[in-house]
Amino acid sequence: MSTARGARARARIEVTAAIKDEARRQLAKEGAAKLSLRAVARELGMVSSALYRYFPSRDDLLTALIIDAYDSLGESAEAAHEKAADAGPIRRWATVCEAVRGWALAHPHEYALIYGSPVPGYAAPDSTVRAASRVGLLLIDIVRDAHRGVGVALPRLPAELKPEARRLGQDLAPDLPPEVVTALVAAWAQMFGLIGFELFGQFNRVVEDREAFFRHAAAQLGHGVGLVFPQDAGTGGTGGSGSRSGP
Amino acid sequence: MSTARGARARARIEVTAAIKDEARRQLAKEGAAKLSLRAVARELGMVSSALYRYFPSRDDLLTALIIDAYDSLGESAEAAHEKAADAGPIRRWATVCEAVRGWALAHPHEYALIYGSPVPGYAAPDSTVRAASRVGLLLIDIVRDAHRGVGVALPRLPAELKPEARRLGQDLAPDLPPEVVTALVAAWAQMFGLIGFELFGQFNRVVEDREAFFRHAAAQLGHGVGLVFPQDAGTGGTGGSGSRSGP
DNA sequence: CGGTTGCGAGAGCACTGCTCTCGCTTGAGA
DNA sequence: TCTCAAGCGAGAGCAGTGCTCTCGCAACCG
Repeated sequence: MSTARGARARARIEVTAAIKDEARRQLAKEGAAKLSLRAVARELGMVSSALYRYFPSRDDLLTALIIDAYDSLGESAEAAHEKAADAGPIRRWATVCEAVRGWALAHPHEYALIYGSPVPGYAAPDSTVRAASRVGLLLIDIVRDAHRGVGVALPRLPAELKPEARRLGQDLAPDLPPEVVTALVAAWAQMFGLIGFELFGQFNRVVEDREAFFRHAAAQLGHGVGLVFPQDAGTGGTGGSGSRSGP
Repeated sequence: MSTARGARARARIEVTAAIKDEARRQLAKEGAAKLSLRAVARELGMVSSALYRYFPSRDDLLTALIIDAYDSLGESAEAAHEKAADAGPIRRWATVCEAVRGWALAHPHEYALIYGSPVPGYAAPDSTVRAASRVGLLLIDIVRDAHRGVGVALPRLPAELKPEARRLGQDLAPDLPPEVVTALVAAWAQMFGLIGFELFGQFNRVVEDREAFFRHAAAQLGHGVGLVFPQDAGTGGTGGSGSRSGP
């Protein structure tokens, strides 16, 4: 149980939290590579060996921070989504995307921890899987609602992808057509590509107005999963009404 | 000059290369975080302090590896592109995307070095900028050809993005319409999102047939920048001819 | 040929993750 | 209520790290 049965158990919870808090502070200040167990212990007024009573290794501390980061991100996204609960799918889609980006900009090192290159030879333990999927599940819900409502229109899948798409559909959203789920997974990964490029400096000297750029790109991603603007509802198009330039 | 004026200069070049080679080997085996100057020196039969004659710090060694990695990736992409030089834009687009993915899978730690989270508080020096842009320039060329040939069709830009799109266009490809350049930059980032998710384990237990999935997603990215399949040429659509599901 | 410069070796500093042992304190069972 | 195992913090210590400094030797330039 998580309710402390005694002062000792309560203290353990508090110290564990204090360690994670201090670690998070150092993470935010210097990044994961410079996170030092000894420095955390020092700051907390304990000796480094005592810290090993709470986390068996540095990697375990990092794993705990990773799970917390996934949860924090998921909570941000869900909170933003709830605020826009009454809006249409496109608006909700954009809201969630922008919430994810906002969280990433506010917690760059934590974002790098979960969506950047994994630390040393780090293999995500199963315990992180559930926390990691919260944003994805949110996006699925939005698209599911759109599917139930105005409907979605997507290009046909190539034959070679059909088995995979069927499997994907069964695993993630059996009630959605395979091409929708496939497009959704792609859009999910692509959104983090946009955020990562912005956060990790790939957009330096390239994109200036990153907020506007992301808003537009996120909306396009929404189109890619079949979400349509209200005025487009029922036309079945995903675009193509814009400029057309010949040779 | 890069031509050695004496035995000393030649030796310096050779030792520098040997250090980078050994560092790359350790990078491939253990990842950037466990790359140790002392271990590199040990393996080369020198003492660690001698290594500082060639690289003033560990970060400088990493920077050299980063530049080399960008160059290696760019070369792979360009080589693949040349092999498909006679094909149409979509085929060439797909070829380049798959070459980038192939290089990433073959050199995961080097990929993580350049497109994963940047090391410590690492800020890419200007020297990396040129090497980093090779893949992007390749993609611009492909889209430029498509633009000169069969033409591209893209959705109109929202007003808020027009200044940024104009700026982007002037910087990257003044001969392309702003909406094309904007879509291209987005597709560029999104492609690396797909690759990163596959490489860093985000697709574990989600996507099984990653090759087919990536092929499809990359083709969709091509559509997103206005590339059309031969049979679609001239119709002006970017999709939307597939399934349509109502409530 | 002499002096400057580049280079390798070694010692050393401050730091890291981690282990082990030693006592003190706590809390649960007899 | 008393006892004794378990939990915990402190300290020392090990192997390893990035990096600095000094010292000689060798190579190169004028």
